Amino acid sequence: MRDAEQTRQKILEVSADEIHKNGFTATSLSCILARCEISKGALYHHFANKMELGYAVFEEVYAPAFIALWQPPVEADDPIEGLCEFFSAMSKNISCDELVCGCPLNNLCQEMSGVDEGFRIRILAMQQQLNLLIATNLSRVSRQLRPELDFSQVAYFIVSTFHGSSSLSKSSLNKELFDKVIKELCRYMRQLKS
Amino acid sequence: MRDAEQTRQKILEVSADEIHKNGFTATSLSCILARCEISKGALYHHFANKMELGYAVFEEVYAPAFIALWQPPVEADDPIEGLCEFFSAMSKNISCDELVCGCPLNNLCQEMSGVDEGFRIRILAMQQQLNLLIATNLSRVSRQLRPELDFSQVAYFIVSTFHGSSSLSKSSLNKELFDKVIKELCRYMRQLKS
DNA sequence: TTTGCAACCGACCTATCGGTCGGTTAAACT
DNA sequence: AGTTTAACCGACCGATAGGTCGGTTGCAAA
Repeated sequence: MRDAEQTRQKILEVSADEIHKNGFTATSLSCILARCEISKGALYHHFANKMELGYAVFEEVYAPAFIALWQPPVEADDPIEGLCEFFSAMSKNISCDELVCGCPLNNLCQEMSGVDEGFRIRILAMQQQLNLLIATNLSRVSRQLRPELDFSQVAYFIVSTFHGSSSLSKSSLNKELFDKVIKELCRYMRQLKS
Repeated sequence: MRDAEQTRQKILEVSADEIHKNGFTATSLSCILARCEISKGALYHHFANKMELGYAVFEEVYAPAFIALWQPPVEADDPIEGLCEFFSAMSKNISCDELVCGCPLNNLCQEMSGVDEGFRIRILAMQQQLNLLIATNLSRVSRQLRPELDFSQVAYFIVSTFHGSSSLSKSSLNKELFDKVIKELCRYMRQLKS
């Protein structure tokens, strides 16, 4: 019955969900404890404080999930089409409830970058890793693309637009505006081909 | 010495600044009171509660400033060039400290849309007003633009990208990534011309 | 069987939050 | 001058937050 690692994973999983829904600051430890059915002592046995719990959630839950999400479309034979299908599928399949929660990376970037240096550094590293992933795979098929393109610039642009559209959806409570931006994003990306 | 309207304006001004820097929830009334050099009684004489203060800040400070900021470039003879110059000037002139604070509208959208319906409605109305402003002025010069464009879609796309790049800057603490996205955004916008 | 320690418990602490309310002050009106 | 009331004061309140710590429990090694 007493499995330390299992307890730790449960805490991470529940915390990730709560932070995704409420943000880091608004997520209360007592709520996490209730959902995990553990005591405060158990949580503080595994994590030094709330901030360290947040870092662990970022590194062990959000970061791997984020890469696992973006890597397949970007590493497809045609990364442009891969991303278009990726975004379109998201727009089609995601529920409104999920959409309104936004992207965990973007949420934390907005909320925590200016407040805590530890979060800021981790978020920035993730942004750069994603940028490199996209830019590298664009340059892989550079023969098919317009000659004047700056791939890193294009990569940051794509991710910015996606995050901006996630943000936009939070106020509209429906997919309509998200769909519009995604459609235009796909049009933009296909135009990158000469 | 006793000027109710002046007190009210001072509260709004200081609150707008604090909310811009810290977000709505993280902004404490005691901090506002200290900066205004007033008592808690004074604040609650002018505003029913913190939420009503937030609404007033949005309606009386953020919304007018937002329109005053976007209207001139969009209503220029050439709205595409107007927006390009608008973004480029912002990228050139804004300080890192300001940049890191982000756009008040986008900040509140992220933080409050899912938490409070009153905020959500006001934010959505602002987004739609801005969208209409941009889309209308694009259609004004539609002769110069590609025929297949959906102006509302393009408008939401532009604003999403701008907000996404503001978010991105929060983690990088410098203008570099913001500059990159803005450059690509200008390239995109000029491509709207056939 | 005993011992040691990781794992876990939960009462308690301090700080801070938004909000209340009885009282005071200043200025305008009669 | 007296009265009324908007404007303002600040001590106080309950709720909740993150965090602490002495104690208990269960399992594994000696």
